[in-house]
This record gives sequence, structure tokens and C-alpha cells, in this order.
Amino acid sequence: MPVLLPLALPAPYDYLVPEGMHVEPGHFVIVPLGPVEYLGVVWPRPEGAPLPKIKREKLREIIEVVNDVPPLPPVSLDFADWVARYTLSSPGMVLRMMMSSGRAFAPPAPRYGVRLAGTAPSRMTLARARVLEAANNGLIWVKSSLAEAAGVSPGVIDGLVDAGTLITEPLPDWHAMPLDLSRQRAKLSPEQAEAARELLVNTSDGFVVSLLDGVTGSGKTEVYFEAIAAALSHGHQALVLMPEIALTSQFIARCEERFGAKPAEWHSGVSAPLRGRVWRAVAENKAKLVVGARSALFLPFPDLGLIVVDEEHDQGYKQEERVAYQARDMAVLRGSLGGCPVVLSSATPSIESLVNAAQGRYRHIRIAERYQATLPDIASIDMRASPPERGRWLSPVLVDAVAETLKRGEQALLFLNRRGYAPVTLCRNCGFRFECPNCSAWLVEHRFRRRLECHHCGKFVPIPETCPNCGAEHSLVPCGPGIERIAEEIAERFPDARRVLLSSDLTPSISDLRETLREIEDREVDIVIGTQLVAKGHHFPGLALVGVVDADLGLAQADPRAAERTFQLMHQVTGRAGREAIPGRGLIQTYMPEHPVIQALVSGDRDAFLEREIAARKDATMPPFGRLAALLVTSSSREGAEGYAREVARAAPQATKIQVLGPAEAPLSVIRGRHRYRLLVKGAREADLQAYLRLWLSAAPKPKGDVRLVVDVDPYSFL
DNA sequence: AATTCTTCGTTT
DNA sequence: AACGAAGAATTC
Repeated sequence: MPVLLPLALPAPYDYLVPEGMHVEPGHFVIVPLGPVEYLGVVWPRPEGAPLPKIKREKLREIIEVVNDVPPLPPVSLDFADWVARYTLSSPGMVLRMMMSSGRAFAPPAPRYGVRLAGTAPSRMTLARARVLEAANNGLIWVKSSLAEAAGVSPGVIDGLVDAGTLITEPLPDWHAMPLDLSRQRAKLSPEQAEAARELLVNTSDGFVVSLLDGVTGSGKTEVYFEAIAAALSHGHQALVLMPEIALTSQFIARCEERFGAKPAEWHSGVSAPLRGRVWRAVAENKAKLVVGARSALFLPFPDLGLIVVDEEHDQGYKQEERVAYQARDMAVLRGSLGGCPVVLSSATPSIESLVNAAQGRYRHIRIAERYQATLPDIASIDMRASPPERGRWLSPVLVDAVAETLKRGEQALLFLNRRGYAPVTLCRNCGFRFECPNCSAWLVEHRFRRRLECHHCGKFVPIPETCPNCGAEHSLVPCGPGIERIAEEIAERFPDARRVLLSSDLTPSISDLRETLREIEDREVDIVIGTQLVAKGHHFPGLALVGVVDADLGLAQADPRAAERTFQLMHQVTGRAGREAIPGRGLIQTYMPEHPVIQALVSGDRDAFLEREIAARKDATMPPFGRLAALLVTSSSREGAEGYAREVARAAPQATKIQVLGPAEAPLSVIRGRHRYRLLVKGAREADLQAYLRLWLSAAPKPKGDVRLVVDVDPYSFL
């Protein structure tokens, strides 16, 4: 029997099944490998596949079947093979992603909760009465959640346990979510109702991809909730993928409102024991609704009836390290293998998805109207015509708009997609610039943490007093703005406003971030200053003005998706303004107001911009009209990386519809002390890129020494 | 991933 | 000759 191990091996290994043992594909088994034992999964042998070519006497026996873990469903095995073939990674590494919950394979630690026993405590207090009332439903409660529900401290619960009023009982492994599908759904506008009707048709019969394309604030979530409700009511499981899991608290609250129960969460912030329980609950078909980051796609759903990819355009869906995959695309693959409908939702769909919709592969559902609100009025600020004062970064036009907004008692948001205080620090005396010793990048000043940081390797040094090059004192000057510097300028200009700075490096825990977001929602803040974080799908009801500090930042990159990305980001962040009763306004600071991206944002003519962008992609046969793969060669020595990259390039086979570009030194030529060279493979849409790459890599010499080669199919980063 | 095998250079 | 470290090869 083939057994796949969660290791970087090229294929499953064969094992003998001992007399009396019964195994099926998907079963977890313990097998010997060399001198050690591993947990692996019995794998199906593809039809017509050659029997093992190794000598029969070399085969060893399976040690045992792990029966207390539910087996991987057949669709998961199929999915793992497909993902491995598509990404050119080893199937074992994909299996590792599927098994990444570790704890699921240890017998689950018994957990205890408390239940009301009936006997009243001899001493009754107000707090105890509240607990009794909350626990009156006869259910078993987790201690901490009972304390929270009753609004008392955990000590009160322990006191009642000692008094015998509450008794300790084992908790079930998973609270089968008491889904309430009979709930009154939110009132849908006629346009939403029509979109929901269309979506329900699309998602009622097996694999179909729907692109739910609705302007920010059009209520896409309510629309796809209808499809989720339908899948759940048929008894299927449903999965919602989100790009930024830190920002899902609002979504979870809405799920609770709509379905009467919290969905299972799956992301890096979930504790290891809970991940184990979620994994098992998914495999046992007990967890019916899962919300998660891209890795949730690899959970062992036995009966998945719907996949929703929210904010499908988001770059966060692309995993770069280890197995390089695009979760949005793999979601479509998972849907097709499982015969399950897929919904891609966005206010600014990716060019890839729009082209797929236009060519009929996806069904396009558009919602043009905002629900109970109008779209924000967007204008650009020509920084050449109304420049900021020296050493400042906000144009007088934007400052006035913020002042006006505050006067009306409304909220303003300033967006700059650059962490830290200043991107470069230099010496006024000798011109020295602080550079990372391990990377070809400047050190970014983080004034809040009083240090210079490298954003690529994490190295940091305290901000020195004197120039390390010429020794001059007080000669170091920060150059250019980061988000902390904008916060400083805002603090100087609006000292009385309540301000909050949101940046991924300043908000350590997910719960802190959620708390801050709640404060903003509850209007405890007047001005929000933030990076990327604030652009992503969070709804602030009091927000009237969004100011983009530097719209040109993303346009400078030599990246085929730079324009698309900038448009999406600007559109998303300005779309935060003006919901519900407040009309919104977006102001975009730029030195090139005539740029098509800025023009498209200001005029609101998305379609004209997209048409141009699509035509440009088509001309250059860039994705989705052509296919790309990137090869990255790294080594601690420049010569080693360059030399091997050239050898690999020389081994490239001839093919009519595929060309190889490079090698070229990567734009970020050194990261973490490793020199980087890139090769780009460009193929026609119909070309079998994976077959070509496999042929090529088998013909290429093996990397020697510390040289590494990684393949990235459908790359999104060109650095 | 973990272990063993191979190679090469150094030490006694 | 013996030892040890580093890198390559193997595991079914």
C-alpha cells in the first residue's frame, strides 16, 4: 500500500499491510522510515500506475492504523495530489499543510465545564444570582464563558462549584453548532435580493464559480450569507476564506446574528489545542461553518458544499514560502474536485477573475448600488499645485478637509502604506545612509520603538546619536514619511482630536487590534492613521473622510500588477468612507493626477480603467492571457547564485510557446545575507507550464553547496 | 525530517 | 591510521 509521509519526498512510499490489518486510502498510519517511525496517510495508487519498482524484500510493514483520528476524505487526497502537481512541490509537503494541526493526532485532552446542579448555595449574592440565571438553560458551560455571560469574575464560578451549586462535567469534544437557519434574514434591497437569487441558482448544483462583484458597502456579505444558509440547510459544510484574519471579528459577529452560532475559526492566532479540536470537528463533519485564512482550504472537509473567497483580489491569498500557492485559485480547484460551488467576492475583483467571468468560465453577478448609502466623492490633490509645507507631508487641502470633518463631529482616516517613521535615515554631514548589513535595503526608522529596522530580515539597531561613518553629532536626518511621521504631523495639527495609529508592527495581539477597531466603531476616536490594515474590509460607521497620503507609492514598482493593485488598494481604502447616514469623501494626494489609475479612481469609471488594463495584459500576454512561473536562485555568495542560475538557464529546453527570461539579479538582490537571482518563465495560456518546468528541472544540474532553487508558479511578487 | 554514508582535511 | 566535520544520499 502506498503511504504518503509529511516530508519533502517525491512520492508516496510502499508498505506491506500485515495479516489481519485493514487499511483504506485516507487512513492515518504509523510506518517505519529508516530507523524512525512516522505518521503518514495511506494513499490511493493511481489507476494503471506501475507497481513499486523497488525490491519486494525491501518493503516494510505498516506498524499500526491510527483509529482515533478520522481518515482524510478522498477529495482531500485528490486535492493534495493536484496542488502538489500544480505548484511543483512534493505531495508530502502538501500533506504536511493538511496535517498542520499537530494536536489533532494526539488523543484530545478531556475538558471540563460546569452545569447547574439545582441545590441553591447557602449564601446568595448578587453575582451568584446572575450566574444562576445565566446557567439556567441546563447546558454545560465553559467556566470562562459562563463568567463572561453572567458578567462576573471567574472566582464567583469557582465559589459556586465549591458550594455544590455548579457541578463539574466533561465537555463534549465539539459543541455541535446549534445552527439556526430559520432566522429572519436581513432585509435585502431589491438589487441585493436579485443578486442573492442569482447566486442561489449558481450554487444549487455542484461546481460553478460565481464572481460576486459589488461596490464597497453594497452588502455582498448578506448576499452570500444566503448561499451559505442554503448549503448548511442541505446539511453540507461551508467555508469562508478571508485574507486578513485579524479583521474578522465583525464577520463572526454577523455570522452569529444570522445563524445563531459562531463559526469555527481557523488561522495562526488560534491556540494549538483549539486547532486540534477544530481539525477533528471538520473531519468528523461536526463543524459546519468555518471561517479562516488561506490555510483553512486544506482542512479535511468530508462534505464541503460551498466555498466563499471574500476580498478575492487580495494579495494575502498568495502564499510565497514553502508550497507557493494562490488560495483563491486553489479554492476553485478544490471546488471542482469536490463538486462544490465557489463564490469569489470583491468590490475590486482581480483582472484574472474578471477575464474568467468575461470569457464565461465564471458567472458574473454585479451589485452597482450601495445599500442605504451613496458612494464617496473622490478627488485627487495635485501635490505640485498645493504642496505641503517644508518637512510636512499633508497638503493644505487635505488638512482643511480633516479640520472640517472634525468640526462636524465626524471621523477621518489617513492612509499611508508604509510602516515606521521614515524609510531612510541619512547623515547631513557625510551623506551616509543606514543600510541593512544582511539585505540590500535601507533601515527604516521606527521612532515609537526607538530603533532602525530592516523590513526584510527583522534586524534592528538602536538609533545612534552620532553618525557611524563620520562621527558627526546631531547630523542624522530621517528622510521621507512613514505612518508614524504622519501621526506626528496630525498630533501637531490637531492636538485635541482623539487619535489612533494602526500599523501591524504596533498592534501586537489580535485581541488588542479588535479592541481598537471596536473603539473606532463606537466613535471613541476622531482620526485614524493607518497602513494596509485599515484598508481591509472593516466597516467604520462614523467615517466621513479618507485621505490617501501617497497614492504614487505602489505605482513605481516594476510589477505587471502595479496599476491594478494600486487601484484596488485606493478604491478599498476610500470606500471605507461614508456608510449609512454620512456622505463620504476621499482625497488622494498624488504628483501625477493624470495617471490612468488616479483618473479611474476620481471619475469612478472602473470599467474603462479595467478595459485598458485588460488590453495591456493581453498585448503583453501577461496573466491571465499568458502564464508565468518564477525561479529564484539564492546563495550566500553572489557568484554561487549567479553561476547556478546561468547553469539552470542553459539547461532550459526549447519549446514553442514558452520562453525563459533571465537570469537577472533580483530587485532585492540580497535578503538575510543570501544573494538572489531570478528567472522568469513566460508561456502561452494553453502551454503546459508545469510539464515544461518538470522536464527542465530534471535536466538541470542539482544545486550544490548552499545554493537553493525555489519555483513559484503564478508569481505575484517580482522582488 | 532524521539518520547514515561519503568525502575530505586534519591530527597524532 | 585515526578522527571529525561537512555535505550528500537514503529512507518503501
